[in-house]
Amino acid sequence: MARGLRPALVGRRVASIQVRDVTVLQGIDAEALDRRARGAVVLEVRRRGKWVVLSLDEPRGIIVIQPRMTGGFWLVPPPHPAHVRFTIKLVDVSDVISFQDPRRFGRLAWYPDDSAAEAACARSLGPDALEIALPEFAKRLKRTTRAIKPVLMDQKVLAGLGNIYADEVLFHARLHPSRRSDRLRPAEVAALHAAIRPVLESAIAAEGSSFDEGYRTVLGLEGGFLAINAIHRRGGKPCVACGEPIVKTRIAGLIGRPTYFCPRCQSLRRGGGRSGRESGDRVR
DNA sequence: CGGTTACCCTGGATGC
DNA sequence: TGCATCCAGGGTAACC
Repeated sequence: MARGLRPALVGRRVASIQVRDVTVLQGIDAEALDRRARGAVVLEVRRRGKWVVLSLDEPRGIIVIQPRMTGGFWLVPPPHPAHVRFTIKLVDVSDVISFQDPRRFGRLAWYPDDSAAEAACARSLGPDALEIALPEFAKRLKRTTRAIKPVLMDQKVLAGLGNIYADEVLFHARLHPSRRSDRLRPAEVAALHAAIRPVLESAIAAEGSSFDEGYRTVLGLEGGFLAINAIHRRGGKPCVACGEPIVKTRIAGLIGRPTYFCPRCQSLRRGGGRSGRESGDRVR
């Protein structure tokens, strides 16, 4: 999302931000946001975990957007798509950047400067999933007795993995999602850590995960990851490693969120999960 | 305090 | 056809 926005936003001057649904705003009202942003140059578009961070030139502040489940940006000329919560208009650019969010879970917050934004992010987010080193990762998994899947999805533990990519990472590490986080053996923790980067990089290369009418890229294209992934949303289909039917379930600590795993490769029993593949297989 | 659950929302698919 | 139910990318707050 940040990559898609970057060429459209960086170096441009904001003409206005129009908020159509004030429930998207957190800690600032629509008038104040527009007043702050109007005339500001966008210096940088970055991400912090799954959040998008826009920095405006001094002293206009920092905008942090949480897309959550169904939020996304559209770089399109009018007319706007449905469910637009706010729009960003740029000076000398006819296209409008729209933030669309059917379920209205998404949020936009504003902070006066980098340190305030960083402090706010740090309150909710741990180290980035693509940056955390193995020792720190291991230390954080040791701190809790929860099941490993909700731990991987806990943005305070590490930032960047959601329901889809947690399932993929666990599959590639051959770990059952209900294994207790603090009881993973060092080799298992290392396998989990090693799986994160290839899963996320292949997902990014595929432009993310689209299904139904949900997520699209900034240009309105479907992300292709769910056509090439291994486990998530593949219930009943044969495991790519061993052929066993993939199980869809819901696990403790994640009420309401579906979990997919291979009961043979990701066995709860000690010593399970040896058939079919060697560790070090490529992500696919 | 740590872990679990309820809740926030809506459109589309499915079932009766 | 119409109504009810289920489902989904995430995060927070309240509860036990």
